[in-house]
Amino acid sequence: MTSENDSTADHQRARARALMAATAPTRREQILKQAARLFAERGFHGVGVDEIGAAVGISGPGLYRHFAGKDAMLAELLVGISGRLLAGGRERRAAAEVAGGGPAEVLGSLIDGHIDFALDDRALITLHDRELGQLRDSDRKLVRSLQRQYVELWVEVVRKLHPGATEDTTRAAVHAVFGLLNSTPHLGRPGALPGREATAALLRRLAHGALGALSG
Amino acid sequence: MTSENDSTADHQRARARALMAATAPTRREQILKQAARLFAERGFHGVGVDEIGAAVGISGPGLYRHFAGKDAMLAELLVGISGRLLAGGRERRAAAEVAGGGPAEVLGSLIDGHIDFALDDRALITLHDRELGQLRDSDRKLVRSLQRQYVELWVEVVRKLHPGATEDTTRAAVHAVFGLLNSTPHLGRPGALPGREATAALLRRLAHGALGALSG
DNA sequence: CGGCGTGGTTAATGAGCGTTAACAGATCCC
DNA sequence: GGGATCTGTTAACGCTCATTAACCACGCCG
Repeated sequence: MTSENDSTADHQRARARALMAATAPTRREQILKQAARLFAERGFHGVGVDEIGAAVGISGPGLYRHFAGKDAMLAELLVGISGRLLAGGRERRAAAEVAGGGPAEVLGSLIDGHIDFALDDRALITLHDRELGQLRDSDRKLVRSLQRQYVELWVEVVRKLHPGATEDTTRAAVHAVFGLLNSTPHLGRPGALPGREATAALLRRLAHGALGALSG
Repeated sequence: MTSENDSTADHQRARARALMAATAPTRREQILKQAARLFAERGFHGVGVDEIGAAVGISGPGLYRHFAGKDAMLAELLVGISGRLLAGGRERRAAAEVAGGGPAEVLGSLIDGHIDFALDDRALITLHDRELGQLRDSDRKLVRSLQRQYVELWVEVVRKLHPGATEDTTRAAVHAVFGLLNSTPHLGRPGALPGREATAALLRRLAHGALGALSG
């Protein structure tokens, strides 16, 4: 709660390791992963620190050697998601543009990227807008800012394709499409779905269909 | 937690009053309304009973004259939403059918009904899939059952319109459209939106566009 | 060898909070 | 008038749970 974060050392180590061949994950990474899963399953307040500890084989207060507190774990998770979403979106836009793509291609790439994220990180998607309120003011502001930039990235692209729609209307439509794409956590646990690729294809079509109706 | 519910008497009274001209709301209704708002704002665990009491002008434990406990309030809210959604959906299907409408008309009416609900009861929409996990097993099962029936209602109709799609695919698409329609809580508080009717029209078009892409 | 940073442990602390107890003012009705 | 019923109140209880204290083992490095 008080100090900045005791995470810097571990961060550097983890980053260094990421450059080499795949290694066993850091304690810190294990904790974050398990915390994300548990928070998504039963809510931030619904899971105790002892449980998180048990999930990684240490018990209770041992977590405080890695995080300043329970809040810090949630904060790092949410900031991480929002940041990766935004960074991924920017990369995809840039890549599509240097490849000579127009707004349609950029939008297609944004949709694909968001779908990948939604399918690979269901737990984080769930947390994303479920537990935002539990963050400290400063963290919440940061996350909100990252989210807003991500939304605006989409809005800019969609507006080029549908200049007829108001900016507010476009923004509402983008939010609605996020809601559509983020619906994956509501689909029965393992796979009432045909398979990952089929689900991705379905979501892709639905999203394009929805946005296509903007100026229809 | 122990007794069935001390709600029956109040329920009957409230139902009787509902048949007359509009009267001031029951204490019970006031409490439910405020609890819904607070739970949606800060989460079930994030709000204390004293707060709920204060929101209706009584303080803390006074609530226990109207509800068996905090859990009971949430349970009644969630069961109520799911039930009203399902009942509304069935009514609309029946009405559209007796009016001679085909699947397209029924679906249109289902969409309109869901949009009304999403715009009128944002708080309940939020609670709907945020706090399901906090319910007692029996209540959770009941809510899940009502939700499932509502989903199946949609699935049946959509399948008639798009017989080419798998049942699982259709179900996933329906969930996705719910995600789209339920996105209203994410749109800035008062009205970054043009207005209620414009928002409804937008959501209607997006939903039809998404589902239209199912067999496109 | 010897100290020190790292990553654990268990026990204690302390706050928050749902719930219950005990009590009291209306209102209604016989 | 006087119990019964409703609807409140404040005070106390008890439990959960995040956090901190105090202590310890190991690995590294000079």
